[in-house]
Amino acid sequence: MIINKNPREYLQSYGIKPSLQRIAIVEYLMKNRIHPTIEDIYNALYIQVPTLSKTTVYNTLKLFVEQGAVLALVIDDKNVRFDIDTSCHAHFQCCSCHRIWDIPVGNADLLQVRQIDDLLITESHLYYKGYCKHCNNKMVGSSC
Amino acid sequence: MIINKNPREYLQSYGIKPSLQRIAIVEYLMKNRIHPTIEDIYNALYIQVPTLSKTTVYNTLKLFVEQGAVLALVIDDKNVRFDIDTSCHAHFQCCSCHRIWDIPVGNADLLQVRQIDDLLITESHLYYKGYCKHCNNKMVGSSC
DNA sequence: CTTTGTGCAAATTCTTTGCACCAAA
DNA sequence: TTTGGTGCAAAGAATTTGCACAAAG
Repeated sequence: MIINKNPREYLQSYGIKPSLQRIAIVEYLMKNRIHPTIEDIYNALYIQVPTLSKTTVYNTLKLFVEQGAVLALVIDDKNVRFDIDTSCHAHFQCCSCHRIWDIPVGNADLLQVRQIDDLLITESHLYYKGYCKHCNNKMVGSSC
Repeated sequence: MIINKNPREYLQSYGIKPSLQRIAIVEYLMKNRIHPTIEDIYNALYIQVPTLSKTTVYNTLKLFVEQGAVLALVIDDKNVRFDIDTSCHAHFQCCSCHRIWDIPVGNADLLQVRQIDDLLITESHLYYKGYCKHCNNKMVGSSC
């Protein structure tokens, strides 16, 4: 389970040198499975790593995504979200509170990496939008 | 077939008043099935509608999406794309040239609007990333 | 008239870039 | 030393906002 892995080892298994900042970011992603934005990560960490800069958070997440250690979720048009769980699953985003949940995928036919016509597929993404229980009850109107 | 519909009637069927600008934009979306960005639409139309402003293109697309006349595709982190075909289908984006294709969806189980646990789903999106034939041959390196 | 739509300019937000400094091999 | 990592400030790009004017009923 990713959650139990050692941040340093996790980085090294993806060929990423474990600096202080990188370890802090991976650790944060492992412990906070909320699909955070760059902003979320920065805000959470600059207290314990006071010199941390947003540029470093950007650089680091870009590196992680390139190396396959983290998944970039492009779901809403405001912010990219990040997920350290790279296994096959879908996502749900609430249009009202904008939180994202993991959704297990039973029949994963549609998500297989494969060839369609002339297209070489390297990534598949399935996501849902709607209203979570909390927001659906209060029904704060908001278009997706 | 959407493509053959009259732009004015199409707008009215979604309760949208057909101004000159709105008609021009719908017409463009019907005739150019390339999943254009705001920029694409603006660049294509300001020649024939010289007073057109980008703000109007933003306003108009926002209205269309709210009224369900157009689909907003959030696939890459750079630009939102728009699709006048709101029927059930998936999308493929080439990581190199960034063009988007429609992909027919056979088994659409995963895309049904339904209830998962406490979540009320109102939209489903399935998209693939990879390389199109043209870019795969030239293999211009580029991470998604 | 009154309401709705349009468009300019400015502001805001998110992300990237250039460059200097720091740290590890 | 040399290379790679970090962080500040500035730049860039996409989108939104405020407000005045125009158009339609």
